[in-house]
Amino acid sequence: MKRTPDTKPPLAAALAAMIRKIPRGQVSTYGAVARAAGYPRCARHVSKVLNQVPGLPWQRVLGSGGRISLSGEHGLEQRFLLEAEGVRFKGGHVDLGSFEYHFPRSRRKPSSERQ
DNA sequence: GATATGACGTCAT
DNA sequence: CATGACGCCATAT
Repeated sequence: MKRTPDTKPPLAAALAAMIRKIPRGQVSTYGAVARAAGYPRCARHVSKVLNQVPGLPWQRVLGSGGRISLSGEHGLEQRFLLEAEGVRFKGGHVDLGSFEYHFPRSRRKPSSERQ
């Protein structure tokens, strides 16, 4: 057969899937999401996905250190939404140590050969 | 194929 | 802590 016209590369789907897993009241970061999805160097693409795919908990994705990357009204909106779901800000950023969501570890191989 | 872009990350100053 | 430079990498033109 000709070839699958990959209209939707796994990248966007994988990132979106990870973003959807972030529970209410918790947050993650662009880099962490990218890594969890299996694309450690694609932090920038996370933002693209947040813009493309509607319905994602976009407000739960922050920059490194728990800082909001959006600027202006958008940034305020993000902070507002997060605080509304229980995420507290401290010194202009979120304390990741307390609110970061840790994605479950991918299992390379079932119990046989761990390493 | 080349260039520009982006809600990034890290390091140096 | 603020700023600047550079690296990264899929998309869009």
